Amino acid sequence: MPNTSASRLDATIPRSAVAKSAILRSVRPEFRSAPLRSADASAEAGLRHIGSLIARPEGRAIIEQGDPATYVFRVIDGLLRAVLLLPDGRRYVVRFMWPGDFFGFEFGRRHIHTVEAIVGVKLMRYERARLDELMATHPQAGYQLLGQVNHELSSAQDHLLMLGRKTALERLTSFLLEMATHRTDPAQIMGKEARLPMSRADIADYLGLTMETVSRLMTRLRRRRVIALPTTDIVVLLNRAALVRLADCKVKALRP
Amino acid sequence: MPNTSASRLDATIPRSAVAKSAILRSVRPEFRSAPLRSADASAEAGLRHIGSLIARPEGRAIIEQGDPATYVFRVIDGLLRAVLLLPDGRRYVVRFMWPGDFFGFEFGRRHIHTVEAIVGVKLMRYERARLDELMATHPQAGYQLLGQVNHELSSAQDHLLMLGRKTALERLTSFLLEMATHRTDPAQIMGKEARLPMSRADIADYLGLTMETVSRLMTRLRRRRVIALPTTDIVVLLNRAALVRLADCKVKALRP
DNA sequence: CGTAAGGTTGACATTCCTCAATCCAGGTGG
DNA sequence: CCACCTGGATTGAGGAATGTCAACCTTACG
Repeated sequence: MPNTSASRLDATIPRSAVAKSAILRSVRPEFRSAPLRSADASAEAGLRHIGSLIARPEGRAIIEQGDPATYVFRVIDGLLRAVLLLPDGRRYVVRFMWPGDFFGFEFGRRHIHTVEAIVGVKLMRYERARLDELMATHPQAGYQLLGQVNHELSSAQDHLLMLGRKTALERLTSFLLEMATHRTDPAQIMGKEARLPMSRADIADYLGLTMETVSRLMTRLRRRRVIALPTTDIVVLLNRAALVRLADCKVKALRP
Repeated sequence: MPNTSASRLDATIPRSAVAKSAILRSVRPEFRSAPLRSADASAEAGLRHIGSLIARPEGRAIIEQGDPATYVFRVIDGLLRAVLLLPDGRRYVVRFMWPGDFFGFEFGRRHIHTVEAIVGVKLMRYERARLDELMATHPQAGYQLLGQVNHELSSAQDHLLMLGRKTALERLTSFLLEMATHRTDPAQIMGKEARLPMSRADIADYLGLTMETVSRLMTRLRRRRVIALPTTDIVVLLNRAALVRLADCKVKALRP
């Protein structure tokens, strides 16, 4: 789903910093804000100086809820999840972080999510204090960040609509189409298949469903030849039109 | 819906620009970012010059989805809702805007929500272009705005957790406690009662429920003497402790 | 009074969740 | 190489929470 309006040069990291749901965009394409251009050259250079590259293995927590917000991170490689927990253990996955995404920027002094590596990751880590300095010296950088946060906000609001008003099937199909926008195998034509490196539980917690419901719906889609599942973590979109139709709110389709 | 109880506020806008849910805060109090200070004096003065005061009657749309994002607004008096619509008519209320709240700031060129006045409102309207100028000349202003947007983001993410993982009763009790943090009658001790100037349908669309469910739960809470409902739009919190307990995820309490 | 609009209540349907059994792929040790 | 184990994923049966549809009530207002 190419952003015709926005395929502007996106400097170092190929993936848009803020991954947008193709589906949510398709609901009202003309209303989406343009993806961020990366910060201007000098700010970008500045960033490079104040950051350091770190690697973390699968399963490791990068940030814990309540940690002092000392660092801001940018994903170079891998995949992470941001998690909120309720006292009784219910879990909600706020977002997944893909290469190019920033995370850990908190206006307050403490992190509000736990962030865990879903696979082994490489990250750039920036000191928050230095970032503030950078913003003071390069006002552009602050503006870029504002755009980033604003985009994340509208993304979260789309997700609110989804959780508040969409059925399980609509949520899952939206999710699959969103995942298909991420680069998978470079040899593959993007959008033809989706990689799901996260567990079914992660998907469920992201969509406000249970693992079992996700699993059942996957099976249903498979039986109807809308998708194929060569492995549990690869989804081939056999019938994209059907997926789009289902995601775009035709509620009653595709009965068991 | 009677306009009579609509908050009558003084010009200085005492309410925090970003109203936070007491409950959501109570889930993890130490993680919340501090409420925003209002912009520094010069930026504030700058704001005053580039804005104009407007009034709109109950029911009027201030912004329509897809409108060019020419203006940014700040609520002086009254109450509004930001709405997202699905093609088939399902509706979701993203947020309510109370006195002091900003809205309509879009990083993109078009508004992504429809915003409607729930009661008659007074607004300050700022030209987006002028606001950008202001941010250039007063970098502080940009920083303030960043904080504002960031706060809205974490608010939206809390709401995601709620829609994704909380029961209907938990959502409603959270909502009531949130509403009780808003100034109502100045003579009243704040927090003892909540005004609900919005309709049951608005509440339902905000909480991802149906009108009927909201209504039934209200009745249940009333029967259990947790709240009283002298009128449909005034909720007296008879037993705040119980409300907090219910909101904080004791799922099985208070059966019909 | 009478009407209209929002709110409440009830009966019933449906979706999704819960709990539990089973499957399957990948790793491990014999 | 194969049996075994393990953890995630799938499937099934049954139930609870919430939605749907429709009737009824309440209030505001002409």
